[in-house]
Amino acid sequence: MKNMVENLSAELNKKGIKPSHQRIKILEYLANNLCHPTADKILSEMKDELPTLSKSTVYKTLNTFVEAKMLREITIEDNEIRYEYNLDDHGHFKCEKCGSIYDFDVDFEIFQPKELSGFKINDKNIYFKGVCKSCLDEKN
Amino acid sequence: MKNMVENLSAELNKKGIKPSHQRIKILEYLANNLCHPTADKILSEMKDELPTLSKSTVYKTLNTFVEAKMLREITIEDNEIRYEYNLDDHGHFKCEKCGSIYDFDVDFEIFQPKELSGFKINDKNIYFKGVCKSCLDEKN
DNA sequence: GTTCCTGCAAAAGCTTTGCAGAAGA
DNA sequence: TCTTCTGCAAAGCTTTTGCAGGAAC
Repeated sequence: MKNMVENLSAELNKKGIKPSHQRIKILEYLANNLCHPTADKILSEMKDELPTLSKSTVYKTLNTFVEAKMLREITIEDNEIRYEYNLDDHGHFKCEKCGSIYDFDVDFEIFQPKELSGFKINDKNIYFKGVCKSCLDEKN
Repeated sequence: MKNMVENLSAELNKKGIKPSHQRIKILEYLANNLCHPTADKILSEMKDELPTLSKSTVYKTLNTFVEAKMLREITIEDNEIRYEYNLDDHGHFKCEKCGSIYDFDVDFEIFQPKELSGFKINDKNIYFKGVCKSCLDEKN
């Protein structure tokens, strides 16, 4: 765990971001859990470790990381931004019942839409919505 | 144009939605323009024709249409919902420079992610971000 | 006459901003 | 000491809600 913190610290330094206690803890949380939390979720998850952590620090920290391309913003619903540490190409599935987010592999290379020839593409996103297997099973 | 209104009126009746003046005008606007406006954009576009139209009516109307599956909600940015009349499968490209939305064809059938086997998929979305051709050309 | 719609104003929810004090180098 | 970060409170935005008046059948 010590190594983890040092790695994250080094990663932050490399990007020119001061590795404060809060920043390391938030990044550590995202790197360890590989989940897709909202800012609010992160805040409540860290209350035990960082009791004085504030919502504005969480938002500022997340925005800093996104700008530095260390995190990815996920927009599925308009009323919540989710964040994830996994920068590899992949899609997301959101269960409309339980709210869980699932990752799935996507080969974005197959998309070369003729309508977008000559466009500069910076970011590709794909998300599905529906009901996940465990919610479907539960219903029976 | 008379026919258009009658068609839309009939379409609304079929869905059990009372074809009020405002509803017809808003649906007509979306059907004629095949664009991807926000609620605010719709409001300002219609100010000439419907000077007393209110923001809450626009939102309620759009939500009614989405529930009736006559419109599709597009979530690309977390701080704005866009709406479109085109229900066929397709992807969206948003230009980070000028804000324009472009459609492109997508064959969603090719997506059968193994991670989602046993899931019920209700909705598939794909969007790219970048800089469109006309903004790129302009820069030169 | 009844029902449902519209539009104003207020509320709600998430995110951003301003600023004073604190922490760190 | 100087810079930068944190956290509180307030502000900003989009969207939703409550409700009284109004339109339509």
